[in-house]
Amino acid sequence: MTENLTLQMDDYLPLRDVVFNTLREAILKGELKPGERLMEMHLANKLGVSRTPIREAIRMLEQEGLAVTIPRKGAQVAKMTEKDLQDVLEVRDALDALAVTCACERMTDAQFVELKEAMKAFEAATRKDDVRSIVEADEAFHDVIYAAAANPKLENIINSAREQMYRYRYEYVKNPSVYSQLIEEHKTIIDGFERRDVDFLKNIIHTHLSNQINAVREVIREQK
Amino acid sequence: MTENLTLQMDDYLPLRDVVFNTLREAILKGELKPGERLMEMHLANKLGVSRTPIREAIRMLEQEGLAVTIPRKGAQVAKMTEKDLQDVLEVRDALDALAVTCACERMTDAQFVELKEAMKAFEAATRKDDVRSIVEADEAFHDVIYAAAANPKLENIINSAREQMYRYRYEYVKNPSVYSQLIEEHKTIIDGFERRDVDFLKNIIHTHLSNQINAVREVIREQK
DNA sequence: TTCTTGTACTTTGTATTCAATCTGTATAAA
DNA sequence: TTTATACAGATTGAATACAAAGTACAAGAA
Repeated sequence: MTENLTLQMDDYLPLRDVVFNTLREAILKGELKPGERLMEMHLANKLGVSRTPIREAIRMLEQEGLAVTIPRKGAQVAKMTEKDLQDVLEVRDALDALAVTCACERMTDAQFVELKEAMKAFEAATRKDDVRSIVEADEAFHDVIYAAAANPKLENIINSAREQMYRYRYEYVKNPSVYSQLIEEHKTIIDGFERRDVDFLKNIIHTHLSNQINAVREVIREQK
Repeated sequence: MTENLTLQMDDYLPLRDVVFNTLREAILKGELKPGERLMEMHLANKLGVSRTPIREAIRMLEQEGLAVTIPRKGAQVAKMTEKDLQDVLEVRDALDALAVTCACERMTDAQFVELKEAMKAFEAATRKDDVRSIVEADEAFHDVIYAAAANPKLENIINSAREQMYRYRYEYVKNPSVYSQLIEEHKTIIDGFERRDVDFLKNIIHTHLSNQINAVREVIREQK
């Protein structure tokens, strides 16, 4: 064979995917606010592409629950009511319970090490006091658990569920007073996996989620 | 106000949605088989539209998990491995457990009546021995439960999970020997709601799902 | 004033066009 | 025979063009 010149493979994504990722990020970070219109021409100009990939990206966002489109009127960033939030959390609670159950059975030693490292990384991130990296470190921590559950379908579904609330969560994490609580919870979770105590873990995860709901609820109230 | 003349509202859907529904149905009914290529031009000609709405519909199918596309190679109907099926069922088990829990708390009397009627309709459908209407009646029965859970987000997620396996389920339901068992299970479910016995219900639902897994597994094995 | 109606403008829906990539086959070289 | 190369046709990716609604605002009627 000729030697391989390990190419880009990155700029090689179809534009629709690039656009999709860009918009998704923007929505989750709050740069595109709930209710904001997604006008095709506008976005196309801004991103320097034609309307075609924009439209395809919007169809994808729609299916992910991040955008809503009304035929012949256009798309907008999805809004969430308090009820929606409540509903999503109810679902996440059930799915996370499943995830820890599976993970408890299936987590490898290597993954357990990874989990401990993810916790350390999270602590480090809170010290840097940069919201973006804190959120990412928190996601990474939970990603390890989801991966350990060894159920890609579950992972998918959980991801789409958490996406729906993550853009509200940014506000929550902005408040430094919750850092120590989060760190504590993460430690407790590691402890639970150490002992492979499923019921204990389900409980913590439940608290972990409940703690968020009130904070997020505040944010949603303001959005009106 | 002037009197309302409850209009069409049906032929008024954008083509992408018409195409999406058409393809979705075809995939679920098995007219488009797992692994089959979804060629844009071909579908466009067949449905008498241009490639644009076809492409958008494919993006939607993709996000629903019914199609998979490889950049620059095109889309195909998603295949499922046995592992995938196992994974989806694991998730559905958890979600259905949540659904009956919520439904048990929240089901109105009217909905309970609806549920009993749905059961009768299912029995009637099995006597007609028409697979299509049996499957539909079964879905309708479970829809009543999901609606009673009063959590639209949950409903959404469950729907996408069951969609992924329904095309394999057709084969299962084709076998008349399972009719009586299904009828029996439905009766037991009604009984559970009558007594509002959550744990009992979770159990039946679990059996109800497990019964399907083996049959579906057969079908998937054949697909190779 | 308040409600229509008309019209220009914006935006979405769909088709068409052109470019890039992939696939398969046939031919040539080893 | 096997491997490489080249080329043609098929197919996807993206841009552009045109058609159909939808929106907003101004002028005129009630």
